[in-house]
Order: sequence, then structure tokens, then C-alpha cells
Amino acid sequence: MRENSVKCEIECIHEDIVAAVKEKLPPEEILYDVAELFKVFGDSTRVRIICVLFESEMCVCDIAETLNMTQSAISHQLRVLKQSRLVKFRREGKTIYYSLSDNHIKNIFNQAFEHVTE
Amino acid sequence: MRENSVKCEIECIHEDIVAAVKEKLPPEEILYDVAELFKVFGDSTRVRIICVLFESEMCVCDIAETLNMTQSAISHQLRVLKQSRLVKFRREGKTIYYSLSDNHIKNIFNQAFEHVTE
DNA sequence: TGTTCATATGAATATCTATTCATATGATAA
DNA sequence: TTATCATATGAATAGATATTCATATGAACA
Repeated sequence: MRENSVKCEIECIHEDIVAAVKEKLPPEEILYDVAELFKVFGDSTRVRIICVLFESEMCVCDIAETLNMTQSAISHQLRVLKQSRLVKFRREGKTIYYSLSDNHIKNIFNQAFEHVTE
Repeated sequence: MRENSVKCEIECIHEDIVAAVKEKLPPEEILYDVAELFKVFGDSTRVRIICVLFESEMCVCDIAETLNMTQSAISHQLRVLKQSRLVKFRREGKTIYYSLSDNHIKNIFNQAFEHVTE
């Protein structure tokens, strides 16, 4: 990866700063997990599903109807959210109701809303 | 899109809840922008660049060295961050120093760190 | 116990995007 | 004014992923 360096990497590196920052960086694994979390949030369908669930628990078909998408598309995305443990669900008769399972989500989204609306 | 509905969309929709939630949802455009923001955060290289910049402003080559990646790869990703106005830069001689341009980033990342480390 | 129906899923496709490689750009320093 | 070098960029490629379509699953209810 570093093999195709251009000249500046030989000339202009501030070794002391690089070393200091390297030491302060969170573990690789944590940074990877953070990116994975944001990746889940980085799709407008999932963002819309999450915002729907901020308002009310809902079954798959209601979410699909609300967002004007197919039941299948919503179900696939709910799976992604389930695998990330961002949503939970309960059964009532034949219907399965989905809801958010984490408090951080609201905080993260509030900050994001502030950012994009300022 | 709604044409290929399966039966439940005819049978099991709770029209009142759907209508109420639809009304409360933020505008489409805002939701789209939020997803776009998270999409930028949803890449481990960009997460690492941002975390580097939490510690110190840095030139492209220093970031590349710190993260053990090529100058080109970092430059491409810095462009994405610039276009989203998440980083700013200043020139000093031949060197260009990059830094974060927004306060919300730190808050959003702190929440994300809390989420993944709990 | 069999049927119904809300939900889940597998395969296919189309779109998007991160990195590499090679090279351009353009501000600085001489 | 020219040479240098830190940075930027275009094209190509490989890998990821969102949606669709068709169909499976399995809990509830009769």
C-alpha cells in the first residue's frame, strides 16, 4: 500500500506529529465499528425507517405504506437494522411490531439534523 | 413501486397510524441530507481521517503516513470531506493543512463511540 | 390439523464507490 | 521565470449493496 508513495512522503512528513497522533488514535477495531454504524445510517431508506420508528412502533406493512415502498424492500432493510441491533420487535397475533432499541440513536440523529439544517 | 404489493398491504394497514406518522415525518429533503451526511461518515478511511483531525491539523502526507495509506487515497477522501464542508484547510508554504470545520462532528462521533463501546 | 397471511429470504440486476496508477496542477522558493 | 514538490485528479477496476421479483416460512386462528 505504501509502496507507491509519491515524493512528498519522503520529504515532508512531520514524524513527531505523526507519532503523537498515532498514539492517541482509538483502536482500529473501534474505528471500524463506528464506520459500520454510520454505514447503516447512511442510506435514506433506513434513515426514513428510523424516523418513522421515532414516532411510533409499526408493522412492516405500515412502514412500507408510510414510505411508499414495497414490503420486501422494507423487510430487507429491517434485517440490516436488526443485525446491527438498532431495532427490536414484538409479535401481536399475526403482526410483528418494530421499534427502536437504543437511546443513542435519537441523540446521534438530533445532532445530524442540527448539522444539516443550520 | 407499490404495484408489486403483497396481500398484507391490502389487509393489515393501520391507516390512522400511517397518516399520523406521515404528517410528523421531517421533509424528504432533510432526511436525504441526513443520510448523505451519515454516508460520508460510513467509511472507515474517512472515520480514521476525521479522528486524526480531532487530534491535530495535518497535511495530506502526514495523514497518509499516520494511516498507512497512499497520498492519492487520502486526497480523494479529503475531497469528499471538503465537498461536504466537514473539513477546511490553510496553506503554509508548500504545505496544506487540513482541519475539521464543524462542531457537530465531535458530538456525533462521541455518541457513536458510546454506542459501539457499550 | 390445515389454512391463512404477515413477514422473510434467495437470486439477479443495476448502481455506487474506494483504491490504484499514472499524471496534471499550481503555488512556492530559488 | 523556472524548477520543484505537495497536492489534486481522471480513468479503470473491483467490491459492495439496494431493490425487485418470486417464493418460502411459520405462527395464529378456525
